[in-house]
Amino acid sequence: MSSAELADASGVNAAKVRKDLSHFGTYGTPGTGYDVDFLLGQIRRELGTDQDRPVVIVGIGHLGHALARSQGFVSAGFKLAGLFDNDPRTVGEEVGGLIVRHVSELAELCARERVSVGVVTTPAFAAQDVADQLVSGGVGAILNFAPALVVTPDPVLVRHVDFSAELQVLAFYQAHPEAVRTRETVPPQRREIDSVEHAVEEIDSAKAASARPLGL
Amino acid sequence: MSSAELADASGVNAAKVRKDLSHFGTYGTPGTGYDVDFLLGQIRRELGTDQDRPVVIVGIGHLGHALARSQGFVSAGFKLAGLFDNDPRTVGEEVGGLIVRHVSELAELCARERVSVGVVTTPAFAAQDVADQLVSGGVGAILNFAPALVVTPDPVLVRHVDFSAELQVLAFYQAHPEAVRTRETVPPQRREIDSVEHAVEEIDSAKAASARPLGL
DNA sequence: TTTTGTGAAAGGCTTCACAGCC
DNA sequence: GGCTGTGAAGCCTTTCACAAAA
Repeated sequence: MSSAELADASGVNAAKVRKDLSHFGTYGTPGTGYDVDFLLGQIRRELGTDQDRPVVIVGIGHLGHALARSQGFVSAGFKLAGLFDNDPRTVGEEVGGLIVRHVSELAELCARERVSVGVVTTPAFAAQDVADQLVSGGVGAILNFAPALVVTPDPVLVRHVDFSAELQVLAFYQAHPEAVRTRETVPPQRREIDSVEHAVEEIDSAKAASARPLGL
Repeated sequence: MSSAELADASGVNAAKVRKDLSHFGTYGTPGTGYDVDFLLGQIRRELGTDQDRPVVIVGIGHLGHALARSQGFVSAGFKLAGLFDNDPRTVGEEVGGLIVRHVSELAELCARERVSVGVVTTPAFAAQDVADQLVSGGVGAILNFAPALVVTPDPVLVRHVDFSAELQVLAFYQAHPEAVRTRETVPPQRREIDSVEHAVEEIDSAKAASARPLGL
C-alpha cells in the first residue's frame, strides 16, 4: 500500500505519512509502498502497545461502564486490570468481565499489578483525590475524563479529555466560518488529524478500507 | 487577575494568555490585569457559546447516557434538544429530562429545531449513517465518539474523540520517556493544553481557583 | 514507471522581552 | 512598581519537490 493510499484512508497528506514513518525507520519499498501488516507491527512496537499494558478505570458510572465494555483497550494494546468505585451499590457488580472493587483497594492493586495507566471517570470533585491514589500506587500516566484539572508529580503524565471543550471548538467554528481550515475537495473526504501519534489508526483504518472496497 | 495568574490556573505560559486574548480585543488594563467576569462574557461571545445552541445526542448507550446527564452542555453554552436511539427498549425512556426518540425522527427534529451540533455515540457501524441523517437535517457540526471515520460534505465540521488514541499517546510516552516534554517544576503544577480554544476553560478554572484558595 | 526517504521551504505556534500605560 | 499588548525570535510541524531505489 502506498503512502498516498494510507494518506487518503486516514485523512492526511502523503508526505506526512512518509515523514512520520521515517522517524521510526525505513519500512517502505520504493515503487511498491508499505507492507501493511509489517507496518502495524512496527508501529505498535514503537508505541509500546504490543505488550498489553494493564489499565484501571476509577469511577464506574455511565462513562466508566461505557469504557469498560468498549473494545478500545484490546485493539489499542491494553488490558483491563481493575474497576473501582466508592458506591456500595456499584462495588461487587460485574462489568466487562471484572468485579468492581472499592477504591480503598486502588493503590495496592495498582502497585501489585504494575498498572500502567489509570483512567479517571469520577465526578470532578473526586478526580484529584483519585489521581493522588493512582500516583501512590505507582501508576505512570492518567487519562482524566472528569471536568477538573488534575495535577501530578513530575514524571506522571496526565491527559485530559474534555467534552465541553470539544463542543466549544465546534461552536467557535460555526460562529466564525472564515476561520475553518478548508478541506481539500478531492474524494475521498478527509478528516483532521493531529500528528504522528495517530499512526496506528491511520494504518488500521487503511487496512479496514482495503478490506471493504465499498463503504461500511 | 493578571495574565500570570490565569496562566498558572490553567497551565499555560502567561505570554500565551495575553497573545490569545489580544486576538479578540484589548480587554486588560496594564498594572491591573483582567476583569474575570467581563473576560468570560467576551470569550463566550467570541466562541459563540452565549446563545445556548441546540444539541442532539444519537445513541443512548452508556456513553450517551453519561453525556446526556452531564452538566457539560449548560456550562458550555449548549442545550439538549433531543436524544435518539433505535433500540425499542431505549426509545421512550427518560434521560436527563428528555424522552429518548426513535432515530427515524432525527433529521426532522434537527431541521425543525435548527440543531447546531450532533453528538454521535453509536456503535462504529452506525456512525456514518447517523452522520448522514444529521447532515440531511441541516446540522452544521458533528462530534463523533464512535470509533469510526465519519465523512461529511464540505461545510459540515466533524471532530473525532478517540479514546484508544489517547491511551496510545500515553503508552508512547511511557515507552519513550525521553520524548516527554518536560514540565516546568515551579508550583503550581501545569497540565498540557492545546490552544486559544481553551480560553473559556482557562478562565473558568482560574475563577474557580480564586474562589477556593486552598485546593479542592 | 512508480514510489520512497528526505533536504529545504513554508507556515504556524509559542515564547521572549520590552515600550508604553496604569 | 506592576502589568499589558505586541514585534521579533525561536521552535516545531507540515508540505513541497526531487534524487535514488525497485
